[in-house]
Amino acid sequence: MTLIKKTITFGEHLRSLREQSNSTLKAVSEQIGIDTSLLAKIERNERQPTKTIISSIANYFKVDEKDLQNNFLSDQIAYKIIDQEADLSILKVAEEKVKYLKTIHHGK
Amino acid sequence: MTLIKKTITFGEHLRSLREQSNSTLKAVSEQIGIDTSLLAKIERNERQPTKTIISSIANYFKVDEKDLQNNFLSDQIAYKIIDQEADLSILKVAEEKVKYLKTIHHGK
DNA sequence: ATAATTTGGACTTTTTTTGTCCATTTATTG
DNA sequence: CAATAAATGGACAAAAAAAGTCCAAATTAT
Repeated sequence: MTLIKKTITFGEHLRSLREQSNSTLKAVSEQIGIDTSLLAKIERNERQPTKTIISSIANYFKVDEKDLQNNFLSDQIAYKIIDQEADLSILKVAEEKVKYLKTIHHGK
Repeated sequence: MTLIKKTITFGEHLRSLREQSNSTLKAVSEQIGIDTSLLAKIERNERQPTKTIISSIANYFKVDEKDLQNNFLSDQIAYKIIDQEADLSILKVAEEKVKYLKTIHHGK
């Protein structure tokens, strides 16, 4: 039985991946081609990774890229709700809008 | 029985408010203190209103400000999901994250 | 047909965010 | 413990993104 650490935010997840692979920030950031400090900040959710950074990370750790992109996206949504102090019910509304926009989508 | 127009996106809602009040873009934008063209773009969802613009709008049309802010927020979320081509299931994930972040929230 | 209203695009300005550098702190290990 | 490695944090510069303006063209209403 392996020890599974609960990793909720994108940064936490990323750090967990790195720790599981026993790599240092320096090692990973060099491979990925970004500054060590930047990677550290991403792990602490102080900077948002670009799409290409997420892609490189997925590559490096051999995890599914789309999953990682989605993980990050849900982070962004969560943070937005929190700092707007909005009710969770707006997620339902957002869902309706997505459906609506997907059907209409073209002109009025 | 009053005619209710379905107004899904923030811009559509805004336009509907304005039409119901029989005001022109010029009239409203002047009151609110922004360029006519900018207001037009906001109604067409080509520009994102700032918090203060939303506030002014709510004021002008005498609608609940928080509601309007939330309406806009759900728009943003919807658009994000659409352009990332993400599955709606990530909304559930986002919800979990909000809950998680709200409980933890302070340090590790 | 004229006037009023709205749209659209090109452009500038402002704001936001990323990313870097480097000094300090914290953890590791020989 | 001392020395080395790793991680953090802040200040700043660079880049990217978004807002907002101006004005001409198109559309709609009178």
